[in-house]
Amino acid sequence: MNKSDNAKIILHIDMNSFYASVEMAKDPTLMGKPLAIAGNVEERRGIIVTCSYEARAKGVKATMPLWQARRLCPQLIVLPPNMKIYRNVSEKMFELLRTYTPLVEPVSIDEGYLDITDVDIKTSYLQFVKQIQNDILDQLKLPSSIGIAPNKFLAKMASDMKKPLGITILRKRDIPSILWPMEVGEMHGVGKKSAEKLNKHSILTIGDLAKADDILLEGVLGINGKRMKERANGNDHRPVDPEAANQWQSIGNSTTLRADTVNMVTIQNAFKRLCASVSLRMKRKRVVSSTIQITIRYKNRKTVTRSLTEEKTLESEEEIYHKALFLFEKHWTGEPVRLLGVAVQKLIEKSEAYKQLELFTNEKEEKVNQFHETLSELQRKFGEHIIYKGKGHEK
DNA sequence: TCTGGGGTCCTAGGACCC
DNA sequence: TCTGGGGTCCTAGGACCC
Repeated sequence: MNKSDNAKIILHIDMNSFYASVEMAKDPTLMGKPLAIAGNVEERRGIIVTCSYEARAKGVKATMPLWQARRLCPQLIVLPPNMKIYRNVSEKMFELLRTYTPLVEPVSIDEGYLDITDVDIKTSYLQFVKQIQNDILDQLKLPSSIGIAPNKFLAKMASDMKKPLGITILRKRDIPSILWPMEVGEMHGVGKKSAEKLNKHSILTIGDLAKADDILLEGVLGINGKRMKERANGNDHRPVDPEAANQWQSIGNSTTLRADTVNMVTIQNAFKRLCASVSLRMKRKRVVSSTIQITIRYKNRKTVTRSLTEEKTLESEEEIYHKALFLFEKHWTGEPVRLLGVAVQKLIEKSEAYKQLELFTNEKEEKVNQFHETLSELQRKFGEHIIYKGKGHEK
C-alpha cells in the first residue's frame, strides 16, 4: 500500500464539444442548434472536428466527412475553426483553474488535470468540484465534465462517464463494479488495434485485462501491456506536472493540398507556407532544432516520413525550407501528392543552444591542440619527415 | 467518390563504438 | 575456423490521443 498515492485527489476536467461550445458562447443564437466545426468547409475534403450535442443526436460525429454529416443532418450549421479564439478561451479557462490550485496540468486545448490533495476545502469535495464547474459555466459560458479519483487514469475515465455537465467520482473500491464491465477498447490508452489484439486472446473487458497473464500481455502489447494492466487495476503513479505542457518534443505543420498534385511549384509553395509557420512558432517558443522531418502522403494515402539530423541547429524559415525541399526531392517517388508536412524535433532552448555550441567549439579546439602537441612530440623524436596531411590537403 | 491537423510515445533495425 | 555482447544514436513506422 502506497500511502501518498492513496491519499491523492485528482480531477480531470474535460470541456464538452469545446470548439462548438465556444462558438455558442460567442453567438448565443447558435444555442440549441445542430452546429459543427469543420476544416476545409468549402472543399470536398472537409471533416467534422467537433459538433454540438444537437448534431450528435442526428448521428454526426467527429472525423466524419462533411458531405456525410450534411446528408445525416441537412440543417447542420457548419463553421470553420477559429483556433486563435479557442486558444484564447482555453488560456482563460486554465487561468481560472489555477485560482483553485497551482497544480494544474493542461493536456490539450480543452482538458487538464488538477491535484487538489492539499487544497483546504471547507465543504465536501463534490461541492468544491461543483463550484469549479459552475464558475467555468458562469464566467466563460462553457459546459464541462469533471472526474474525481485517486489518480490521473481513473479521473480521466470518470470525466468521460457523464457528459455534458457531469461530475463523476471513481473510488478504488468502485473499480470492479464500474470499470471492469466496460469494453477494453473504451479504456484510455487502448485503441482499435490493441483492442482487436486483446479480443483475439479473449480479453474483452477491462476486468479481463486486469486479471490477464503478464507474459501473455507482454507478448501482445509489449511494455504497454504491463502498464495497461496496472491501470485496469486502478494503479497509476504519474504526478500532475504543471510544467509538462511547456516541454515541447516537436513542432510541426501539415496540409492536405486542394487537389493531388505533381506540380513542383505548388509543392514548393506549400513547403514555403509550412516552413514559415514552423519557423515562426519556434521563434515564439524560443527553441532551435537539429532534426527536421517531412511527411509525404500520396494519392493512395500511403504516408512516408523522412528526416535528417545535423550538427548545426536550424531556426530560420529559409534554412528549414532548404532542408525540407532537399528531403522531398531526394525521396519523392513522383506519384501525385495529397499531403505535405514539416516538423522539427529534438528541440533545444535557444539559450541552451549557445552554451552547447560553445562547449562543442571548446572541445574541438582542445582536441586540435592536443593533436598538435602530439605531432610536435613525434617530430622531435623521429625528425621532420613526419608530415601531417590535414583535411585541406586531401583529394 | 471518405477520411484534417496537432501532438506523444514506443519499437525495431542498422550503424558504430568499445 | 568463425566470430560476443553491450550501449547509443539515427531513422522510419505505427499506435494512440484530442
